Amino acid sequence: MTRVPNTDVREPVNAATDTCQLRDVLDRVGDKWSVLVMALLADGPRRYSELQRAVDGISQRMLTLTLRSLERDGLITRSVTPTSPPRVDYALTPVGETLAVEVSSLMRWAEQHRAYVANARLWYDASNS
Amino acid sequence: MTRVPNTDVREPVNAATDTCQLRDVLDRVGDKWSVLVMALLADGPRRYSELQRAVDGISQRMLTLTLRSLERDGLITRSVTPTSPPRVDYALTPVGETLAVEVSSLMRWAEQHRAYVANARLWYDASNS
DNA sequence: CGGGATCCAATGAGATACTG
DNA sequence: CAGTATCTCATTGGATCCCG
Repeated sequence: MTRVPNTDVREPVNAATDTCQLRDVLDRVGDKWSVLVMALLADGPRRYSELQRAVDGISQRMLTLTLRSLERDGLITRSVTPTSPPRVDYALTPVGETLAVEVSSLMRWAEQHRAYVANARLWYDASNS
Repeated sequence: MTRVPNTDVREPVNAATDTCQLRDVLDRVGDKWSVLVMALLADGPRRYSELQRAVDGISQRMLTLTLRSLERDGLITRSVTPTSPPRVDYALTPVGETLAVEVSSLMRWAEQHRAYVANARLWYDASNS
């Protein structure tokens, strides 16, 4: 992803600068599981096993990777209670909550335009039979 | 993606219903190229070659696939001017513009919290040296 | 110019088994 | 319970060549 100074006259929406800044967030939001986990945590802290049951369909591997990644980005916290058996709780950080707000905004868009998109697809597929 | 009625007592944020409705949008937004293309088109119609130069880094294959997919979902239009050489313009549909608004909202979030995330990563990586 | 078709490498992600 | 490790397969995506 080497980026070169934009020398185009009609600056193309400064793809060069915006792209790099966006990539991190988009990879986060675009990740199939990250947003689902964040949506769950938006309602309050959850344990590892709670998340695994709630997300339903996620593998242990992916849940762990997703949580690690979110934690690394400072979007969630991981708190261990060293009882036996151990207990681990995950929760959104303040910044994580602000992203969750954006995500829920996207969710509303999805609900409102779901039918439109579904219809557009039927139309398109029919046209290119 | 088989989904089963949720029988859990403490309904887990209805992952079952929300998930399916979300998936389409998230796959769209999460797609590395779709959002970049939409961001460019938010400033007005663009030709195929303009997009390819502007996005910079995208291959012909992916640009074509991205455009087809966006068109299929009714988010952009494709208009051919049968001159020689041919000219093809892409533009956002009204619904596409509403999604572009959401995306630009995400872009603002990215700008505002970019430093935070970068810092969090350095921190995390340092802790787990 | 605006693609379509094909081949191939990299990544993503599920299944399974094992551990403190 | 809350993971880690490995193996494997499916998908993504770049490179290349070709066409109307």
